[in-house]
Amino acid sequence: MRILIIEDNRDIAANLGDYLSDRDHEVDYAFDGVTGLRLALAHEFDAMVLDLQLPGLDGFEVCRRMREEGRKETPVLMLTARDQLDDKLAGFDSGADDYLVKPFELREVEARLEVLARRGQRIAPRELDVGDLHFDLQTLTVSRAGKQIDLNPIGLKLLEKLMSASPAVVTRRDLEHHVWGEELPDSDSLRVHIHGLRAAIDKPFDQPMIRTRHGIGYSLVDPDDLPT
Amino acid sequence: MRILIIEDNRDIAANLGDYLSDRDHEVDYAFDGVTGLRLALAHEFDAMVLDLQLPGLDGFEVCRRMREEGRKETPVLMLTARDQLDDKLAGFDSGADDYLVKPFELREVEARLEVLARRGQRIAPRELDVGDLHFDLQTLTVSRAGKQIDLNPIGLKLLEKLMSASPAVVTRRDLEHHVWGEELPDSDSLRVHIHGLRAAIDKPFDQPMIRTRHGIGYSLVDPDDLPT
DNA sequence: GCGAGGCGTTAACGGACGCTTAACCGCTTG
DNA sequence: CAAGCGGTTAAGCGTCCGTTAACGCCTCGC
Repeated sequence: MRILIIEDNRDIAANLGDYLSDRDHEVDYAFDGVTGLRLALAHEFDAMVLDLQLPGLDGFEVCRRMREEGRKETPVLMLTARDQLDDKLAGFDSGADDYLVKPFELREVEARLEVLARRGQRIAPRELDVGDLHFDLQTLTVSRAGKQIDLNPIGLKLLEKLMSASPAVVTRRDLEHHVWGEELPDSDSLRVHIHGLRAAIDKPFDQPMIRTRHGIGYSLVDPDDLPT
Repeated sequence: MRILIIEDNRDIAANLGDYLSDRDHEVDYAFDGVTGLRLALAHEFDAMVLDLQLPGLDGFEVCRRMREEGRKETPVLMLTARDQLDDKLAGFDSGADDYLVKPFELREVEARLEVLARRGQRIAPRELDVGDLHFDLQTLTVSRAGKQIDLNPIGLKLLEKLMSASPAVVTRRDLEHHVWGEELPDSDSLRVHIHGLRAAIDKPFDQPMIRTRHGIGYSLVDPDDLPT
């Protein structure tokens, strides 16, 4: 599942986010209301966790405006220390789908998120496109110029990161973290996997898309941009 | 809204029911699990309130059987004195949509029921089709290219998950969770059952539909798509 | 009650695949 | 030009997967 956490307390956000990441969910963060609202509107999530006490824009407002702006499907789980009935009613009134009082159990949060997402029925086919390169995240299928490409799990993860960041540069550390998490391999495997990725994506075609930024990392660019 | 209350404590049932009636909802009652299950299957409700401690059939069982019998869209709010995490997880696992611990506030129950009913519009498909493969969820009948296929209970569950997700990839964990719930078997039975499923669905035919994604999971695809 | 058969689980094994590591060489950079 | 960085390749290893078979449980009919 793809989950957005809007929570200004970074410890709580990290704690919850780490747990959900371990459980194979994809987690995005926002630490204030304005950023959270922007992310919620810009992307499709399977579910959101929303704190009430936020700097700038409080949780009620974030939820209400999000619904007003048309994002009516994404399930919202409000997670807050405020346990008064009026707060709960206000939460549901602003468009929340569930309301959980801190302190909370990580497993309960996950269970509720899964139930919400189950109802959410988001079929939005998530896919990434850069130039003639196409990545379907549902079927984990990659193709370039209509030609199908087979990739390993690690190749898929690398490509996902590079494409979603494109055309920005991604540091080696970010790439490694996205693939292996906290526990990196002893030796520098990344080079080998980038090589494999290039062999699949660039070698069979005329123009390479993966560029090396010496001493920094890699970037994936559409060769038709920046014709220079 | 039309609401079913399954609760053996008549005081609580009456209290909650009266409140909801005053708020212009139509309320039906059951005071034991068997009656509750029968009512839930016989009629369409906008939402249900379900106690866990019931004579005859407990709340988990009522919910689980109701889902098994095809009533997958009616939202269920579990309302119980049991506040342990394991009870909550068991509740969600049996198919509940919300879980509230007694003592409860009447207004919160109503708010949650309204939210659930708002989301309740999910269309539960009565049959699944992928390519020439057909799965009738009512009769639990499977056929491919008009030819009938016999499957075990586990085979049916695997196929249901794969077909409803098709053409997306389903991770091993999701498949296992869909078949066995929280308590997975000690050893990796999934491989054996996938093998059995292939023997029934793929082997007698020309084109295989079940694909292995090494290190990830499985996917079921229509071979006539992506002819590549 | 008893046996037969269907079903699910577990174990074992061979094979395929993917990941890591090391070594070597070319290239960029200061 | 030297040092570090990155590209390339191949070998070794572990893990994942497919397949088969044996075992125990449960149900059902006799």
